[in-house]
Formats: sequence, structure tokens, C-alpha cells
Amino acid sequence: MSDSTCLKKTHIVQLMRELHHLISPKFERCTGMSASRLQLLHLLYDHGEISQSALQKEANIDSAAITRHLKQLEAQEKVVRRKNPEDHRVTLVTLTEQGIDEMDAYRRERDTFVTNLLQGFSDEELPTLLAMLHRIRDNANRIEG
Amino acid sequence: MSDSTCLKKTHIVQLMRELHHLISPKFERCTGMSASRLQLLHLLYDHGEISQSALQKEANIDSAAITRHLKQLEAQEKVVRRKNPEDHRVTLVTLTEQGIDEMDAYRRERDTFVTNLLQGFSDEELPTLLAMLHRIRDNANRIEG
DNA sequence: CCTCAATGATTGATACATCAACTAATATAA
DNA sequence: TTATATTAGTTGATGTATCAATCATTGAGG
Repeated sequence: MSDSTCLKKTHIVQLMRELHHLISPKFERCTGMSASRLQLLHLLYDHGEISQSALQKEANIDSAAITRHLKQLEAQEKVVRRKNPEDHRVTLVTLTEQGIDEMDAYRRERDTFVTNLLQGFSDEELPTLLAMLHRIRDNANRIEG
Repeated sequence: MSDSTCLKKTHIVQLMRELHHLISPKFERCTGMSASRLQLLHLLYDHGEISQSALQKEANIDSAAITRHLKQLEAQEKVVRRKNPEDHRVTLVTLTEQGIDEMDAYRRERDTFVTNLLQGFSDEELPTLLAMLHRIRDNANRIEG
């Protein structure tokens, strides 16, 4: 592979890192909640009651982080947890009514945010970008870890 | 904007987050150093002696984080710090000989990593992707912060 | 039935990033 | 030139992520 190709690839990887660094705190300020936590809430919204380990697998977050997030979301009365009566090892999590209600507002904020972030992208460009990101993800999954 | 466009944008943003989450620890394992710290070393390599505040501006990292990274890099004898004799507020940082030597290895590891991560991307696709990421960055910079 | 392995969740230690508060040095302006 | 503001860097508190160790519960095999 040519040097210039490698250089471009390096720039892309650097830029992706920089973007995350730039976007993540802004997302949090605009939506009022961190992307991780909002992801958990969305998973709960879509799945209904779900175990923490299932959440963990879908969100790809460490189970310790799941526990800590849910502890705080529970304190904010956005979720409830209960032991699965059929298997006392597993904890089942659900959105509260309040949590469900608040999701609408969070969703709106998120939609505004992503709209602004990808402003100017045409209907042809978006699928192109999405496909590229998927390919990068597949490559990443092949790298030893 | 149509719902499906917004949905695509949301997917893209989610995927970018997921990618960072996936790539960052792998990068660290493969190269033997976190991307932040390697970025600092690269900046030092390119600039020669440079002040911490200049480093901070280029790396876009909090100055507290800069201080702590450099403290450890100094303990590992990869960098040296000295006060600017003309302005005792500023601390000037340089790579040590050892630091410079080690950069070759780090660079090789990084090149291997980014090559694998972007495997299969053609010479036409890479600039396209890079341009798109730049546009996203510009959009992000326009979002209130 | 009883041991031992596997699973789900939690906790503690550690790492890294941020913000806010602070110190020290320098620049500005009355 | 003295008071004030600005700049560079450090430190402490906090939040979040990881890994490793631990506990409780369940499952499987002798």
C-alpha cells in the first residue's frame, strides 16, 4: 500500500477520534443525557422488560457500567428493577411511566442534534456513509482484541 | 426532513459512537499506548519543543489531562520538560532520544492498525470518507457548546 | 443429595477526561 | 509603580469506563 494511502487512513482514524471527542459532550449538553444512558433507555423503550445481561450484550457496555447506570436511572425514577421470580440471579429492568413520558422529549432533542450534525448530507450520501461505517466496524471486529 | 432520513442520521451517529467504543481499546492493545497519549507524542515528534498550552490547543484535550499525561510520559523517560527561560509560566516539552527512537515502533503499529481498519477501501473511497468526516466536524463546531 | 461449574449482578481498584479552584508569572493600565 | 487582569500550569473533586474479585443462585454430573 502506498504511503499516501496509509496517511489518508491515519487521518481518517484520527478524525473519527476527534469527532467523538467533539460530539460526545455536545450531545450530552443538547439532549440532557449521555449517549450511553440514552442508549440504555432506548433499548428499554424498544424491548420492554429486559434483563441486565441482555441489555449489556446489546449495548456492548461492561456489566459493571450497566449496574451503575441503572442505579442512577432508578434513583431518577426513570426505571424500576425487580428480580426475575423464575431465576433469582437475573434482574429485570423496565422503564417507569415517567421514563416513558420523558423519552419523547429526549428523542426530539436527539433528532434535532443528529439533524444538525449531518446537515447538508444528501439522500445518496447518507447510505454511502452508513455503509462505509459498517465496513469499518466489520474490519474492527476482525482485529484481534 | 423525512423520518427515514432522520433515522439514517441517527444510525450513523450511533454507529460512530459504537465504532469509537470498539476501536479505542483495540488501538490501545495493538499499539501499546492510548490514542490520546500517542497523539501527544506525534505532536511532539512533529513540532520539536513545544509548550503545553500549544499542545493542548492542537490536541484539543483539557489542560489538566495534558499535565497528567506528560507527568507519566516523563516518568517513562519519553519526554523532558523545562521552564521557558523567557516566560516562567510556560513549560516546554520535548521528546527524549529514547522517545524519538520508540516512535518508529509506535508508528509502525499504528500504520498496521489503520491499514487493517480501513482494509478494502479504494483510493476513491478514502477521500470521500475523509471529506464527509470533515463536513461532520464543521457541522459539530457550529452546534452550540 | 452433594459437589462443582456456570451465570448474573455487584463492588473495589484503576485509568482517564472534565470542570472548578488555585498558584505563579507576566502584561496592562491607572 | 502599584493594582488588576490574563495566561500557564497544577491539583482536587467528580463521572464514567474497564478489569478483576466476589457473592448468590442455578444447573449438571457423580
